[in-house]
Amino acid sequence: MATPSAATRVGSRPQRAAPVSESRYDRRLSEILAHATEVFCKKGYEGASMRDLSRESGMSLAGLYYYFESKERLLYLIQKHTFSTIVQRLKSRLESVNDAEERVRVFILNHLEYFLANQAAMKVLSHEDEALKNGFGEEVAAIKREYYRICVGLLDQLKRDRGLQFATRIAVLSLFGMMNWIYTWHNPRVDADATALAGEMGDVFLRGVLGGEAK
Amino acid sequence: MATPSAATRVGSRPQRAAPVSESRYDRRLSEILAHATEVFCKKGYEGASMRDLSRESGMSLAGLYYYFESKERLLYLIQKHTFSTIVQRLKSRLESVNDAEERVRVFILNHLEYFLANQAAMKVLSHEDEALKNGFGEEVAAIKREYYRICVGLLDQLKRDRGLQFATRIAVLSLFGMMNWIYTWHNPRVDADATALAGEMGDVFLRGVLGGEAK
DNA sequence: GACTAATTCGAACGTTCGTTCGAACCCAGT
DNA sequence: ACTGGGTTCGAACGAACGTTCGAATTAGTC
Repeated sequence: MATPSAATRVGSRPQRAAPVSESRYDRRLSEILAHATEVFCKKGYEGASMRDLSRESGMSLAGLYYYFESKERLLYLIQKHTFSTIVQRLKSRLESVNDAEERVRVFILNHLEYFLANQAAMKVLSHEDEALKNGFGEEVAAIKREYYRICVGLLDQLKRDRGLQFATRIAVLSLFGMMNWIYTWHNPRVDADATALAGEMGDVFLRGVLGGEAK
Repeated sequence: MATPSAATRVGSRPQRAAPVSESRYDRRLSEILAHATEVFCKKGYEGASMRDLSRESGMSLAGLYYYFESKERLLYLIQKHTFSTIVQRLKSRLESVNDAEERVRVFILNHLEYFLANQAAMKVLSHEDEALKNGFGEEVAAIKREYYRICVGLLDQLKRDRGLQFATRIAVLSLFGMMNWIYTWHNPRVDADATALAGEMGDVFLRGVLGGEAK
């Protein structure tokens, strides 16, 4: 390798974890990820070329490869970061809420708030679902599975507390559908904000499942 | 043009509309569209190369261009045909149903039945939403708008008949989200069939909106 | 079997793709 | 002023892309 220092850095945190301020490297990488997210959102993963990313981020084509070793790895970094953040925020919010119905509402609000605030990132996450090949995709898929399981847990809790009866899997996936489809239609100039949307979707969904008494 | 006859054929029905049996040309084109749909579904529009399509359909790379003039036009043909069919079936089914709630259920069932029976085609339709550039996409977008308006009409009728109050736009788009998201999770070996799914989704959605009395 | 038109194909076109390489640049510590 | 490592770049690589063209093959009619 001609640039061993680069090779050791790519894909791993800097050796020292201590310093409070991000290193120059970390800051630059974040900027590139942000620009790349926009481009992937606009043109799709396959449709966006490395030259597009170069133009948008203001860095030369070759320069990009100092920060990640391949286009696929770049998509992985974006997806991993985005998804980890949303799961982490959700866990922190859920800690302070006990009522089963309220917890479901927190889930919806957390999802929609992050979705609308980081619309480009979430579109890339939703839309480029199967773009990562063997190994690369596995880790993202694991986070996704965890997120899904959390939602299943919330609905099962609701079912137990209220003695309801409905198919949890279908309910969860319907809820994800309602929320994730937003990236195809939400227009910030026409549509309400996250709080209002979360309220309306929460109303529809919760009335829907709460009505499911034992038949 | 070296092959004017081909040029006149591409993209337009054969001159005579009379004969009952499809021409050899029409039959072959349908086969190619079917194979191309599978490939687009598996690898995405941008990710699928003309050489992939050639391999899958058993026709030479150059041979494909006898049936359509560009890759983009091919995607257009697939989307147009798929979407037209689903709208047409819906209209025919709605003719015999009058009750507002039942009409919404017919809408859901029609959508899910076609979705699951032609999963690949519907995934291409949902996923490659913005792939068609200026002009090409406009016609497909128009059909989509019509389909959307039909659903808005059904829900408005329901609101009027039952004196309900909810945001139609959000309700419609939530319903589309529930239904269209299926392509990301449905597994025919695990999940129920279209009729059962339409029943469950219809229950959740209709209880959700029917609970929306005037506040 | 010969003639014509419809259909198919091999081979190549020019372009763009993701990636690599070595040289240059910048800047802190001396 | 000099050095050395972290950072950036221009130029190029081979491969794959969508598309074209003229010749070859096939199917249909006499």
